[in-house]
Amino acid sequence: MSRLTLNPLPDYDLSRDVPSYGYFLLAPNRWDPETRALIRPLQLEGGVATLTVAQPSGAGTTIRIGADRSLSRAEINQAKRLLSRSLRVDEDIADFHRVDPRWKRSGRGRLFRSPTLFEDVIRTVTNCNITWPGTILINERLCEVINPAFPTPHQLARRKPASLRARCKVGYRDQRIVDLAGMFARGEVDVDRLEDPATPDDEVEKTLLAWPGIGPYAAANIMQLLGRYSRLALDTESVRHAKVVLGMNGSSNHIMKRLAAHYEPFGAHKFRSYWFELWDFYEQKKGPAHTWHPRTTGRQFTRAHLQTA
DNA sequence: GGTAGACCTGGACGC
DNA sequence: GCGTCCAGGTCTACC
Repeated sequence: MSRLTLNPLPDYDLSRDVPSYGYFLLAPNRWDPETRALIRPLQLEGGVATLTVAQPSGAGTTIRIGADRSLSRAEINQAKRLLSRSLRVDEDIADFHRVDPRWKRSGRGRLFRSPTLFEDVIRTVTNCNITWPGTILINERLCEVINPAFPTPHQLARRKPASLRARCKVGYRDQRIVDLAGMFARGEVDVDRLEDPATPDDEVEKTLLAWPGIGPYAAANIMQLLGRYSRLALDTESVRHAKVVLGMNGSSNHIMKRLAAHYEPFGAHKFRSYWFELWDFYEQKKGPAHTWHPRTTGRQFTRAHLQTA
């Protein structure tokens, strides 16, 4: 058993900043509403280790992490690096609150993501043209069948598409997932360039749109996961939000254009302004996100549930 | 440049 | 319990 710590920015609140984006409900992440801890298996140099991440003394205090086995010094550093990315413990959100002060009081501004860009990309593909329970199932199967800590690029690149489809229920996304994994495994993706804030958003977007299975929605979503909030990841859920919360009407295409105009004033932060409106609606319907159980509330984000809740 | 249809699966619904 | 329909984003072919 190893223990490690992370020292986040003073306004960091694990109970608020982890349950902030749907991926916290996807395997192999497991959020425990009772203890308000994130349980997460990680692929480290020496193998898989399951880490329990909590902030026992409350917001702004040290994040304490327990591992289910002894970790080497190198593995401790690796785990800290991966978890820091996932939790966004170093992300300063003051500029977002200046642009959109509505979220200053709650402190919302950070969006939970994955330990690696690769995991975020594959998750995004499993979130396209599918209902939320389907996304949950695919991610569960990927972890059950291939790697309990989420498949690595090499592991997915080696899979036969038909096997991936049959065993992990990915459907027609099989070839796209294998192709994307191959790009990462062969080192064809310049992750540092994509994550470098100096790289222009237009350049990143152009790169992502050239990848298999990545269209406008997926590219915008991957961009927000990269910390680039200048694009809106608009889908059918956005149209529902526009109608129910913003009172817009008309065809989907018309509403999409109106949404783009509506969030334009938030500029480089527009995705967060949109997303926290949406998240606020979910919390009004289902209670605070930190209370959501992965197997009950966490599965209820379907059109039918949101319309009747 | 815009649009229609195929892709695959699980959930909802009707019987 | 079974069959049918629908939701969901990307890609390709076609106009």
